[in-house]
Amino acid sequence: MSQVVTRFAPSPTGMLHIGGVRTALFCWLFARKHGGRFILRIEDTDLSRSTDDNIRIIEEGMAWCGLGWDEGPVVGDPSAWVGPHGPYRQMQRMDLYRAKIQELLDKNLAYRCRCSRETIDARRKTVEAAGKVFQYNRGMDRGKGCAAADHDAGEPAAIRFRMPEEGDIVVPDLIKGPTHFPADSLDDWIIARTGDGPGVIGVPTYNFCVVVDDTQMEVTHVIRGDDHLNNTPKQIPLFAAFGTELPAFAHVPMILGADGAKLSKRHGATSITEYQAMGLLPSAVRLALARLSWTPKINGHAVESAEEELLTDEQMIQLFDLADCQKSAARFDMDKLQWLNQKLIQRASWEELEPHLRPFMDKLYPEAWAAKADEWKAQAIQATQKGKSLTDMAEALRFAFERPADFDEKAVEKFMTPIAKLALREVCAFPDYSHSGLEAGFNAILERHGLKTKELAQALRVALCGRPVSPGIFDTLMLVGRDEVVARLERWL
RNA sequence: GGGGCUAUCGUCUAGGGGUCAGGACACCGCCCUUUCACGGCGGUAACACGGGUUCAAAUCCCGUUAGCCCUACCA
Repeated sequence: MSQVVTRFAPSPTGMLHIGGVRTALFCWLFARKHGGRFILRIEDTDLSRSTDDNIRIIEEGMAWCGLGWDEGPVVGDPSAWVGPHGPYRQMQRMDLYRAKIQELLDKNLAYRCRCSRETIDARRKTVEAAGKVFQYNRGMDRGKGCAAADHDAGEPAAIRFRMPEEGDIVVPDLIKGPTHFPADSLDDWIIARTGDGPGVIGVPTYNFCVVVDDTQMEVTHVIRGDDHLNNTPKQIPLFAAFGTELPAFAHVPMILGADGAKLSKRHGATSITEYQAMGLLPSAVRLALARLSWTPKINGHAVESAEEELLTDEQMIQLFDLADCQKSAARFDMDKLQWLNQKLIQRASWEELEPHLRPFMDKLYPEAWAAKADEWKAQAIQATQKGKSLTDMAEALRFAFERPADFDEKAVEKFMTPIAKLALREVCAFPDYSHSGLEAGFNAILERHGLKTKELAQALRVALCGRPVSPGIFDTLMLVGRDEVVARLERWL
């Protein structure tokens, strides 16, 4: 086979949906695995809902997820693209579509249809009254429409494609297996809407554009949501009409909400932007999404430990196989995503984490984070790397940037004992703020006063942070810094 | 209504004739511990239903039920 080519073809009619990202991820993994190309194509033929803003949201969402495309639009420039098959926005490809439609018309593989909405509705009523299913130019409706009319181009008309009437259309799906559709369950469908005037070919429809694009872009593997499985038998005869080889198809299962219904707003976050804002690592989102409906086989066995769950991108690419994909829909599990996120945060180096954490720090403590030295940042990150999310980490570092606004009353009562305050006074005198220096001084105080570690540590936390929760006590002291520690302790002495 | 897809712990799944039906997340318990966490150990928990085929069915076949998708001059 020639080089593998996959594509992700979203409609810019809203946010970038998490289900779309998963489909894109599968396309991306498959292309990467086989050393192929991954195309981003914008399906914007729905003029009323498509916007440039939505296109930018898609591009930025893809980029954040680390799903780079080899061919497709250039971010922020509607008229530019990269790749030999452009443009990659369908509305910029009208000339191609019209030429292809004319080709079909010339070969009598398609025909002009002047049936109005009203006449079709009337015919539909007749058929349904007889207890049958209405299909254009099929069954009782055969010969009632324009299939044999041979309309010239003199009046505005839609264009219908002549579909086979007998036998089965078989979709050779890589995930679902061969799927048979009786030809008589399909009818002559519209490939181009009614044009603006006589002889004008209107805006072509989705199922038509997809075939033209996938052919022209030399797509070898059509990997898409399984809501498109039923569209495929419409498209297959079109490939035949163009005399082009059929690509391979793989219809991946949908992602459902926790209640098993189609994932929608009421389940919480559905757009990739929201996941970004939650403080998730893109690598965690990739892994969580990939593992929905895909179980990698490592040396022939499925993932069988927590350790093996934590796949790197390289491992995912190497292991990815459509044969290991589930046929059924999967429910989205936020708990699992968060666990993955936590694990990935834990094992990342502070340098890897810093660029992802930075936006959250900048938002919470404007200017302050950037002003810190690398050494300080490293310690801050390492001290909070147990968090479930970047937002947790940012929040856990509040004590390092702000004096406590108030104090946890119960904690004050419990830990701010007279003897603890005596010990705090001595903490003020610590000269050495290295880890070992702090430890030595700390232990000396404990010994002198007969205090337990907990008693001093908690008293310090309350004094420094306002609450009995913070990173390790030496980290806490070091991050606050000597002068500020002394200042915050002052009011308790 | 017609056509299509799907069905194993709460969730993601392994297992494709003989398994104590395995793992991960979540949950519960214990341990560790300077707080919160992390970590370690252990536990609860599933083959949708009904018929076949077979010595033997979660596994193969047929139904049923349920969910989802398509059935637009939306994508």
